[in-house]
Amino acid sequence: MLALQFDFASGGVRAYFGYADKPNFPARYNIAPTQAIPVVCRDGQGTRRFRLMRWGLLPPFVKDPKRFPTLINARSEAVLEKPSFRHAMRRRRCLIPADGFYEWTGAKGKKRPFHLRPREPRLIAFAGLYETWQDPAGGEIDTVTILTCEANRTVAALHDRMPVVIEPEQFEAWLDVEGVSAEEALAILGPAADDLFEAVEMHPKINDSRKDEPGIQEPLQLSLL
DNA sequence: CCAGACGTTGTT
DNA sequence: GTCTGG
DNA sequence: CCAGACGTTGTT
DNA sequence: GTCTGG
Repeated sequence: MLALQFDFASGGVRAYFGYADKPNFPARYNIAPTQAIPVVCRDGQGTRRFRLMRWGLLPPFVKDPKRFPTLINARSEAVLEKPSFRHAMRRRRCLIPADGFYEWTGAKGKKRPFHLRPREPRLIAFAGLYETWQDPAGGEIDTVTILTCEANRTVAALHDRMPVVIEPEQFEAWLDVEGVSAEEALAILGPAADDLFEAVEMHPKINDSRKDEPGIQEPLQLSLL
């Protein structure tokens, strides 16, 4: 799940990611896999663009998406070998704007959600791969997945994996599939600094993806008052 | 050769 | 246990 | 990712 | 489309 409360048309966000568009994407508090998420990628001219893509990559060779898993994550260590990701790693790298991510502990039915958010408020960019999938009728769907890596110290308390964060100095190298090989791009990927994120336990109401409204993203402590 | 897979996370 | 919907 | 369903026949 | 297993 993701929460995104940015104004993607505002100058600050556009300047950080370097896209020319002024998109109108509403504040979201609980984005689930298979839903549309904002993505920053390069177009044919090399210009950075804001795009909405289905979260859950479909490789071009898939015939029936119903009989294919929802690929919301890709292990960065393995992307060069996996048929589902290899082409995208060479030709379709992208950034996913975020303000953090969720991890869970606990058993099914009583999951305790934690929001991992920047210790100091700032924008985050996750490393992503995308593919354009063609349905049998000829329609095109842009689909995207988020790369993961070994957890850093902070995240390891909850899980052994975390999304790959790309810092602005590496945006161009990550996005430049013409000038930077997949092997070189792979070398950029790794766990974020241990002090980038802090874990804040959330109210379990965030677990219900049918709810997407202000207040759903509420720290557990506040809700007990 | 053809048929079938092609993936991750978390949990045990 | 496994699949689907969000 | 988590939560919730997991089914058919026949009738409206 | 490409790779793996049989």
